[in-house]
Amino acid sequence: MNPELTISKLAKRLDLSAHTIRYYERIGLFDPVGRGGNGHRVYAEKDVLWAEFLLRLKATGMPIHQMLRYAELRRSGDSTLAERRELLEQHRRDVQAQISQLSQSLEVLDNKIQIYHQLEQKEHHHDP
Amino acid sequence: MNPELTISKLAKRLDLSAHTIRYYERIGLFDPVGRGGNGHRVYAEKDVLWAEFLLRLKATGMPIHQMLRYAELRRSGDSTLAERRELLEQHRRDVQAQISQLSQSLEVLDNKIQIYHQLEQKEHHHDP
DNA sequence: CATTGACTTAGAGCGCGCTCAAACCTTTAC
DNA sequence: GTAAAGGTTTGAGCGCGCTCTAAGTCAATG
Repeated sequence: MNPELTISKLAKRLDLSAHTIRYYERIGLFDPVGRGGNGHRVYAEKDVLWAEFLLRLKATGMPIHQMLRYAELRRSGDSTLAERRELLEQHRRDVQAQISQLSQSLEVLDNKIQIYHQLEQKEHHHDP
Repeated sequence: MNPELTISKLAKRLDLSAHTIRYYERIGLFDPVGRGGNGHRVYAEKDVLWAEFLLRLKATGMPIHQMLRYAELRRSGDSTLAERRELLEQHRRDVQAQISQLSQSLEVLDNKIQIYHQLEQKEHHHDP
């Protein structure tokens, strides 16, 4: 019923290793998390949501030092709302640019692949 | 009139350092290139085109070992046409997947940014 | 004829983002 | 009571993709 997770459960859910989760906590990306009586980390749903958002940033190419900046602003409370928004807006522009660039490259790839198809046709006619 | 380039001209044109160009040649990505009487590298237009295509692959996230595989296939001649095409087709699918993933993330970012705008509105009403 | 500047090589060093090793502690199962 | 399964810490190591250093060659310039 309660949604608390061990580190290995979280690892499975986020699809990364427990090592990496501890590493992210060490460098200040994930907040220090609750501990059970045995000293083991206990993750609540809010931790999962925060982690998932960070991983979304990572997946879109944000470098760790910038995620770290965002995490620090968040820890500083509501006075940093505008700054956090601006950071995300800048990142939004970066992601847009990535998409444009990839779309262009997709066209280049398609052209190249077409050329290969043509070359392969010619190859097949070599010996009469 | 003739379009031959020194390494520093090529570096400017490709927007990378001469160091990096030599590095790419060393690891087998760029073909060993012509040399002037003084032993300096001399780049012809075909070298530029090949480099630009490789950089396109790099820009779309292809790791160096795979670019290297492609480069080796190319050096092996026409018998590798199909294999090269398949490599590019696989990469095309990867790029498509990247675009989809980024587009999704863009929506998530937009939601988050909207939420920040709302929170900032509320913040501004705090003191009456 | 010495200096400047652009090139050459081999190889060392570096920043990023993990990834793993070692030593140790708990809880559960037999 | 002991072994296995899972967690803890600190700190070292690693793969990638460059990036830079050192020492040297060569060509043109003052």
